[in-house]
Amino acid sequence: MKRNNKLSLALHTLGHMAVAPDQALTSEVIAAHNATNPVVVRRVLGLLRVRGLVVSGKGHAGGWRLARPAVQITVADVYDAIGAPLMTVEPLAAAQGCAIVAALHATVTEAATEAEAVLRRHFARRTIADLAQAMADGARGKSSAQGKGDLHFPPR
Amino acid sequence: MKRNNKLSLALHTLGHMAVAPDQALTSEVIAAHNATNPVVVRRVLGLLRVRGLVVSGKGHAGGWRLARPAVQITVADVYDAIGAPLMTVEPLAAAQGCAIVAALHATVTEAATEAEAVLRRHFARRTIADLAQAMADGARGKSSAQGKGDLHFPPR
DNA sequence: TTTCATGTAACCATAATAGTTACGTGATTC
DNA sequence: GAATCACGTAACTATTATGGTTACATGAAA
Repeated sequence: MKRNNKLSLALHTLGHMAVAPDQALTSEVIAAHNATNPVVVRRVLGLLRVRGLVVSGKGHAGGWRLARPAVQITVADVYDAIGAPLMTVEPLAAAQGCAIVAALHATVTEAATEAEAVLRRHFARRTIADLAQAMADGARGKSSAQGKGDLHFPPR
Repeated sequence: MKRNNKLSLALHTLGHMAVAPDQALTSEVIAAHNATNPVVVRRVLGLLRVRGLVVSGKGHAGGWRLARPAVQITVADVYDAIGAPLMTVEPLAAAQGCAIVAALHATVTEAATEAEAVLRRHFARRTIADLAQAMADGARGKSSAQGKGDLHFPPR
């Protein structure tokens, strides 16, 4: 996972968990499936754990699994847990007293705020179960799965 | 300008140009006003020039100025010229044949596409003249300008 | 012809992100 | 209860995107 996103790793993994909710997945397996490192997986899933989306267990039957039914976990939940809003404008503190900068900031903030809202609204309507469903559908039909290992959000 | 955005530099500068359209601004002056380097200014404004938003001149009376009236330049024009869309999801090429990744990608792309559209719609409604107007307004009233030198879009 | 300002290439600095190594802790199995 | 397994976390390294800097060529005006 080079220059990619925690969000895609998280959603991808939760999607797989939803397919087989009873089976715990180890960081190592997940990492291999995502061409990344177990520690990175733990870091990302750790963010989901504190939000109560997944649970982890140590020892022999250890690993990660969903904390509740996939239907009850929305993409927005995951998005929020990751905590890396795609669309926020944070003004830096140091004032400069330039009215243009203020106007500029107002305009951009307003636009970004609404765009972010639209994004979250979409995400709130999708659950992890929907992703798993797509997997089932794909397995049946011709499977238009030409996806790749990661999604890529623009460099910030 | 550390860890900031070309967009804010561009909009800020065009805003000032709109206030005094007949006066050419040199890269050096602009850079000083933005706590950055003249070369950086040229790089950014160069993007606007190829889109016909500004013109530049060499020599003694040289510098940068708007290529057309500020009312005819929207924030969206600038946003497009900068070419760093805030909201795009580009799938990496390497397929992995995982249906979940495909579903994931579809969901995120759909959401991001609409959010981006909302963003551009906002930007298309604002012109550089509006920013300059804010400056005029600010000069009169108490000027709620507490802005700062730059805006900051999230790290990508 | 001198000076000023852009145009551009090339390189350096910084910071954000991911990848790695290492080791501690608790749970399970033998 | 000893061995093993898997997470939890700290600390460090690697990579990469972005800006900053230097240097110099080009062209326009005084």
